[in-house]
Amino acid sequence: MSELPKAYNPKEAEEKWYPFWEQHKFFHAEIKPGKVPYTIVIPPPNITGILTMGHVLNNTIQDVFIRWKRMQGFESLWMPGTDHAGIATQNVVEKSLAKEGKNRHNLGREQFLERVWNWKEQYGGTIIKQLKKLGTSCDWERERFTMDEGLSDAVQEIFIRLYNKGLIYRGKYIVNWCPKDHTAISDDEVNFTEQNDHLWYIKYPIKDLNEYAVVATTRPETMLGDTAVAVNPKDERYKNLVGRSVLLPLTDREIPIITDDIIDMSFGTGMVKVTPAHDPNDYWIGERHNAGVGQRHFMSPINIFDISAKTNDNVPIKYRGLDRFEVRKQVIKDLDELGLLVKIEPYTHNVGRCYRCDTIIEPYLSDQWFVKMKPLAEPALKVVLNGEIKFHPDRWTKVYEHWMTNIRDWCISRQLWWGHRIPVWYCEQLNRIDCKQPIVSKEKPDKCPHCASTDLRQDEDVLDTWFSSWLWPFSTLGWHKETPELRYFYPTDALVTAPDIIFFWVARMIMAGLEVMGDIPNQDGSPRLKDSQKIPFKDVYFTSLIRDMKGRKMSKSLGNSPDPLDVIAEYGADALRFTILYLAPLGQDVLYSNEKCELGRNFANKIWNAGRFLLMNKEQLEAAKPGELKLKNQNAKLSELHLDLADRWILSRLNSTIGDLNDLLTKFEINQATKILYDFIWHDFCDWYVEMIKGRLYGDESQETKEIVLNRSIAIFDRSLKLLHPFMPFVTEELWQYLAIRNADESIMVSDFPVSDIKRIDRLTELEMTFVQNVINSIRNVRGELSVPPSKEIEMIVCFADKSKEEIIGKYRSYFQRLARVTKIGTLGNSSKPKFSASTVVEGGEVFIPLEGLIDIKAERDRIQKEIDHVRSMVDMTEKKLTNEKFRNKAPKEVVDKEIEKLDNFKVTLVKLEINLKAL
RNA sequence: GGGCUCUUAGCUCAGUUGGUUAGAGCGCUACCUUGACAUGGUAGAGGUCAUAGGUUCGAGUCCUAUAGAGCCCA
Repeated sequence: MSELPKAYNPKEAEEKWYPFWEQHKFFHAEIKPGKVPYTIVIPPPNITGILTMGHVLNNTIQDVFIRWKRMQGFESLWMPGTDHAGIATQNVVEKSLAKEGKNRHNLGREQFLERVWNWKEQYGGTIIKQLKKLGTSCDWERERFTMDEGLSDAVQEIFIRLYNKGLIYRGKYIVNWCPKDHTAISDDEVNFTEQNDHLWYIKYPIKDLNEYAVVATTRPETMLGDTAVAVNPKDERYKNLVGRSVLLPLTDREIPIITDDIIDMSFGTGMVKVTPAHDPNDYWIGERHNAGVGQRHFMSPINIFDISAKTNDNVPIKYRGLDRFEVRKQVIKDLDELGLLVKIEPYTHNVGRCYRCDTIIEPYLSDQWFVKMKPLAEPALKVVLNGEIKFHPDRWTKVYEHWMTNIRDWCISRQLWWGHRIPVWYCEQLNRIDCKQPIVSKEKPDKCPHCASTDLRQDEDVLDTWFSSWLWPFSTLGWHKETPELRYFYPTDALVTAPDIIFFWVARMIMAGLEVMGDIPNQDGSPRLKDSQKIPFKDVYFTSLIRDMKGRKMSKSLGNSPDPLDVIAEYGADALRFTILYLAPLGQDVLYSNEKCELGRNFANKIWNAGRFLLMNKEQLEAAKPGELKLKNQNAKLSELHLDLADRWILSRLNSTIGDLNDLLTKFEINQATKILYDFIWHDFCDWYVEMIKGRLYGDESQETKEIVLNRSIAIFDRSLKLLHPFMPFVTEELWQYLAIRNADESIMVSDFPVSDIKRIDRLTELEMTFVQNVINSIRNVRGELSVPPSKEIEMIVCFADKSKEEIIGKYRSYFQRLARVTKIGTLGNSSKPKFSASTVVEGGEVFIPLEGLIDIKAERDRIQKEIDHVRSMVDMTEKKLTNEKFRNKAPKEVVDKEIEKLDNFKVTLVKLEINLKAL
């Protein structure tokens, strides 16, 4: 073996091991009846997307769980795939068409879709390639796409099932319309932003009276589509006007003054215009009114806009063909000239915008398809409230509950071409009255079931992208077919996702799973009866949001989103993974900048060098024994021979770390898990253990002893690498491969995850070690404070009432020699304290360091004084507590005893420090 | 308007059911190129835990209010 480079080279390891893992199919999961499955489905990234820091966090967390469980012996399936992203993808392709001077309409539907598919084949896999750079161990052989044949079939299937159950219906309603994308979007896809705007007060002349009705509105242009003026029935001011009509300015229409309970008397004048075609509230006013007596002709909504929110033929000629903001200007100008504009007030309100293109949403009356949500939401809420699905952090449960109890129907039709075409046909002949019924079918029916006409036309619209995503946990496993995969891997275990899609996606997957999975038998063939067998996952981990250092969301327009690929190139994938996990506590946003990845990079380098140290020593030992390969084939077994304090201690620490790590991961406290690994490897293993075995490796121990010590340290390191592997897959694989001669198909990623051996956890050893560390730290402190150069070797004289402590120091003198550069160790015995000595008090005993000629008396006085001040404040604090009668009476005995013991210790220390100060 | 979260060292953050002398990383200061690592080591400085009350023998931790930051819903 040639010597390892001084610094870890992430690029080399990444390029070597990812293909190795893939070639050996380590990511691939299969149905293994004897094994327990562990499944995660990836939140499918959008095919137009590129990897963001959010993806990095999200997917690293999933990879940690998947790799951890895989090593623990579960049949671990991470199901990957992508989402067709209707609007986003169509937009991208339309933009490229526009560059060629074309648009989708002159291309035609079929050719346009061909073009989108070509685009998808060429660019749609970008994000998947990027995910691989991160080291994600997805089962790529099972990769799915929401427009795959099987998944498309699942979409049609559920549409038909829900339609037949009466849970899907079609109707003309006010929806959120994007005038740019020319499609309806669902309520959840609208973002509200506060906007400084105006409130216009407009006079409508009242017929047969020399009076005016004054209405206040934020949208004066929609007056061209007004069908009424409304007041609150309780409003005394306008009682006498109800039932009269107004002459709608700028038009030749006459509209009634009506009442409705919804009218807020404090808004504006208390009198509002009613535009049923362009305001959701007004729409419902119209509906309520039409249910009453014969005013229907007044209240029929008048749609004044086309699909681009430009005025149509329903407005007077003068105003036709104008954009909604242009027509607003014109209307205001004309009203003003007519003297009908009373005043303009500044007004702040929330304006809805399209989540995709940020265009202001136009409430728009159109024919759309909807899913009835209440019947689906009820069971989906229950399984979360009763804990069959757990949210982490738990507070999202409340948010979920609120939304699920106030849920509204889901508009699922989109006026796009890219997506799953709605499986509905219409008879064009309409020979019979029933012919108006939609014909719901996956395939084009031969003829109209009512009139036998063959003149059938498919619904032009496609379905909301989420209408395929909500099936993801089971459509990817083959639903609606009863596949062995579905029976074995479903329900999945954890879902890891950002909280902003809790309604879009998480809630709907729960609904869908409960709705359809009852038909599929369990793995053993028994019927899937319980909710716990139908739910799509058991735990949902809501990740943090990654923000920049100023706390702003990462966004394209701000240019504050780092490209994870650049970060990987600079710091390494492991560094990025580890850093982001270390920084991202559950449920808390994280402020990120690239420099923070130094944490992970330095840690990877530290581990690398620990491995390098062990391997260099191994090579040296082997070199001393030509012809023998004893060390090379060691299989990481722990020897029971020559167990020193350091060995027993590190084994104790290792095993409690293993136990803690498994607990923390089980509780989804992944960020805490990274911290204990970091502390164990860096501080316990590198700072103390490695330093402590050096004495034995370089000392005059026998070759055999050295081999045992080194082999054991390699075995401990081997286990440490395994613990770390789910977090930092590359550097751990690279080192693990070096630790021993491996077979060609061996990998740390399919090795056994360490199990905590509680017999090794040894409280007494840890106490003993803590004592040794305390003494060493005290000596180092003295050296540092008194500026004793590191090269200067010193002597120490110890004095402990508890003689066993002196024995420990004697027994482990080599540690003090190496770690505190103490050459001679003596006990005070009956002799008097050495003169010209620095002194320190440790666990009730004293350590003297004779420094004749070296000691700076003043510095030592200051040092001891500082110590005295500190201990005295502790004595005061503890005394105060103990003289408090109430504390002594009410606090538990253990707490009081502990305080008493503390006080004694502080007092002993104080006295000793004071004597030593005087003696100087 | 309703709901939720946050405020701890110069910066970014830990702190598990109330009970160690409140911790880490970065940054800073001093020393050290000691046979794994300067992407390192050792030591040090630095905090009245946002503010005001309350509960309690005891509050960073629980309760209330206030201020500020942010998120979700309407």
